[in-house]
Amino acid sequence: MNGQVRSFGAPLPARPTLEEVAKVAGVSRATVSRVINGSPRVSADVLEVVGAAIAELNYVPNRAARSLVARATMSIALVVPEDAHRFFGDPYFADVVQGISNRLSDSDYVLNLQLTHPDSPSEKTRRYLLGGNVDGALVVSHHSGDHFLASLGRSLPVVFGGRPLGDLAHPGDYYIDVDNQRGARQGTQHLIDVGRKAIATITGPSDMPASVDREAGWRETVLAAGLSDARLARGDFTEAGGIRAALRLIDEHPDLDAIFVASDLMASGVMLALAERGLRVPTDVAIVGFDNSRYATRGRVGLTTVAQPAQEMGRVMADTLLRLLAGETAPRVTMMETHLVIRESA
Amino acid sequence: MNGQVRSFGAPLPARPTLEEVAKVAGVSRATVSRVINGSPRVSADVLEVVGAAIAELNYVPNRAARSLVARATMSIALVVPEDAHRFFGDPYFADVVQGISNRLSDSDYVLNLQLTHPDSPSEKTRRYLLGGNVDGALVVSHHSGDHFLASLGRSLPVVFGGRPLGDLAHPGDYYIDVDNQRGARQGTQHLIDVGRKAIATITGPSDMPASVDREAGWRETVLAAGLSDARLARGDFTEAGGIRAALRLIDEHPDLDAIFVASDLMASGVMLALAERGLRVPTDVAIVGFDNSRYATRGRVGLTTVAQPAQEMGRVMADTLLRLLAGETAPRVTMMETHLVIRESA
DNA sequence: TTGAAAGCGCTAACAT
DNA sequence: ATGTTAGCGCTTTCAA
Repeated sequence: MNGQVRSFGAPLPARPTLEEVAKVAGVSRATVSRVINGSPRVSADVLEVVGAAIAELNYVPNRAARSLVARATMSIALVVPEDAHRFFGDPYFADVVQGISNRLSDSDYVLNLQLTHPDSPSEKTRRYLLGGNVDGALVVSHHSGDHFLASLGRSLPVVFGGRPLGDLAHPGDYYIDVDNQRGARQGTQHLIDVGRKAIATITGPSDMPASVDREAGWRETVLAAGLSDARLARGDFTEAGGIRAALRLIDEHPDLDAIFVASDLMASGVMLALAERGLRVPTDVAIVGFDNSRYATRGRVGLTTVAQPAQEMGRVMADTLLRLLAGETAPRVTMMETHLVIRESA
Repeated sequence: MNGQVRSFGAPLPARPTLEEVAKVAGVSRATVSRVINGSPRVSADVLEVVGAAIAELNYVPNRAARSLVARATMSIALVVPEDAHRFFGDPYFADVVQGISNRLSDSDYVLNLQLTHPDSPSEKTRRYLLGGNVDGALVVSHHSGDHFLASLGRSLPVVFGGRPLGDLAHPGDYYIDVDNQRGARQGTQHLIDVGRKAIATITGPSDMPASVDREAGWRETVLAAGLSDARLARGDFTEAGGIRAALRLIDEHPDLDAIFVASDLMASGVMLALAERGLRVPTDVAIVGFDNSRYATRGRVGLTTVAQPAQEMGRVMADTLLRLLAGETAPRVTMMETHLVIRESA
């Protein structure tokens, strides 16, 4: 230790082993093991003595040794097949991850973060996931077009956040989702209810189920009301994409009086674009977003939006996987409720 | 497998062990181990035979067994003592984490995500970090006021993103940072150079070194130019906080003609607030931000900002920790360069 | 250059 | 209720 470097080669106090605890407590290793694992087959006094020894030595079981015999790693992969900015930039994911993390902190599992390329996870990630390094995986992304991930469920318990894309999905996939189509209907219907007639939509990429479903919900609703479904632009679930899509929409359909936008983040961009063109919200154009994220309350005018319980979805994802890992039953599909949150934009 | 649940109790093809590889290759386990670990003490033909066997069986070493004997977990904690929204909402962190992840994907280490409460990590996190479950830790946060984390470096190799707060810091801490004070001088000086006289600042919480240093850099520069350092408001590194601080500033100092804002995210809020009050950027008020994140190019007018190499900082954090874990020397402090990126706002 | 054997720290039969 | 024993899959002396 010379002021410039510090050696960790020989960690200060070597961690005590179960054997040492046994010695101090004057019992066998098996007994200590039983105490640690909460076996009912231990007498009260032994439990006390062992407990004292554990506390005294500050004993913590060795995960590796435990994993080796238990044939379980006690860790779960959080797979993020998404560009880091896209992922971090969307509050929806923040909530999902928070929910996952919360649920997991009550368990013995830890979360391994695997940031991967959207279209093809690295060789290292594949080997990692398939090499028995995790007991299960959680896949969070809007984007589920990858074959590897789609088939991952065949080798490992996997729970997806959002329905995996149809034709790639393994029929046995577990996923948590909201009824995006129904949510879109709620949002679009509200625009109709407040008297709008020329209702456009800005949707997401066509390879994402959430996009497709929200678009379908919008279309269904406008058509059912005898309105046109011609006013559509495709965004990419980013704010900048929302701006571009809105500008395109305004240019092509100057008559529009409302836009149902497939995410709050994009809606935030739409607001910017409308301001740019001197259009007022909601007077000239009414807006409904999707997510009820912090972007909904960011701007001057609050965003009316279709709320989805993102954090709860994360919690349920983790919970579902934990059930599976415990050998319990879990529903393949868990649909959560959306509801409309009305603010000033529509 | 009844359509509703699926059993993973008995994973399909049991993973091959080193022993089986040895059998197939007709050598001893020790030899296979040598091949796997790239020992030079293996003949060319044995190497080939073993390689073939490994490929044939699709063998992947068992991490737990390896960890057990190597007394290393081969995993690193990514500790995030920050509210999830704060963390995910700031592109700075996205870059840092991306950099960390990139560096780690070239290594054998995996990243364990530990989302913890800003002021006091949970008991579980503490036990986890101190219980020998990771070989080292990376702490990313603007906020380093916690004693536990500050002292973590005593028990474990730890690398901080950003200088830990002075009085709490262990003198042996490793950290990666930029010279925030110098960056703030660059930004503020630019405002002076373009002719501004009434230069305000919006800084961050006073318990964050980055805030304190950026504020000091601003003050130093305005005072050196014979200008006033009276125009100051404190934000919280969020966009909403930027809005509030800007409104306060405008009300108290209606004469201001420039603001140096301690982060792009807050600067984005400032832009919103100025628009609200009908003030034009840069005509009425010039703005300089800090980070050069995507928020700098989000609005109508591009933000002039002090760039810091966030992704590179993450990469270096990981690299430093990896060095330490390899028993190599690493600099305790790595300072990276900031530079001014001039756009339209100033 | 290769193999035999010991053991990392823990759990799980099997005895008692 | 508790102890004894046998490994989990790997690396690593030590011999050959």
